[in-house]
Amino acid sequence: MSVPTLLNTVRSHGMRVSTARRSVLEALDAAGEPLTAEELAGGADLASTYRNLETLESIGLVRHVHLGHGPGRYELSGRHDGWTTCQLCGRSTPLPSPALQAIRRAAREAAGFEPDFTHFALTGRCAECRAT
Amino acid sequence: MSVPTLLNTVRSHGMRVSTARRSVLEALDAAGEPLTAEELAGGADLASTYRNLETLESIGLVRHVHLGHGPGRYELSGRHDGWTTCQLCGRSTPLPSPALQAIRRAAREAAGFEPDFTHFALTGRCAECRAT
DNA sequence: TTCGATGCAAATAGTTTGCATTCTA
DNA sequence: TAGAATGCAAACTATTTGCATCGAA
Repeated sequence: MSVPTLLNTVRSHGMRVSTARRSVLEALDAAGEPLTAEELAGGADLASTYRNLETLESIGLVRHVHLGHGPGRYELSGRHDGWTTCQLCGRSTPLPSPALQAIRRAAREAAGFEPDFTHFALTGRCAECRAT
Repeated sequence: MSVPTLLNTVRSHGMRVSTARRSVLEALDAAGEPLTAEELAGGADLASTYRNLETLESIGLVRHVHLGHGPGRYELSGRHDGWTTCQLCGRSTPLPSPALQAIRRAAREAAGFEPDFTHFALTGRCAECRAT
């Protein structure tokens, strides 16, 4: 979803396109990873930024992720299917779709549980850290 | 591990068995689920309770879990192999060992990742909520 | 009687809320 | 120009830290 399209969605919900709102969406669009409210504020007031993120989340454009300890992070919805965070090296990486399917399937079949790694990351030890 | 054994471990690390310390361990021993620092304080000072939980964690007797949003929760180490939290009904339940093995295996084989659901719960939709 | 543990107060991080002012549509 | 969005200040939740006092060994 391009920024202009995102802005149209904002308008279609009766919300206004303010400078702060636009800049949050542009920053999220440009980012390759989820960013904190502070990183997204970019000069704007933090409280307003949180309010903007909340309303953008309420209309489904944005979602927040918890990658581990520390502040919540925000990304455009649909950008990623899930996240993993290594508790040894601290790195967070998107979960490749095939891996996600396999884990989902196992959780569904073994526990009747449908995992969602878009909101809380899958925590553990990554391949590199397991090897060393 | 019984409470007297836990207290011996405390002593063996050169730490003292204070009333507050004993009562935290007794509360954790009696609990069937992870409790918050506030719930564990039981009249004692919150700051001291956090300090106690931290030192008990540092000698491996206690661990803290994040089941979802909200305060961290504490339990005796080794009590559970992992947790799931349903984002619809909010309930948290221990992950049965066989299910854990299956999910672990899938994550290892599909992503080379070794999950740990003792620190951050596996989040998603539980069997009951998926059905309705 | 010593040094670890406690309580109290204050600081900190992350996030939310109230309210007067500003700006988009 | 109406009402949504903003900035600023203050409140709030979860947790940590400093320091004088207390208590377990």
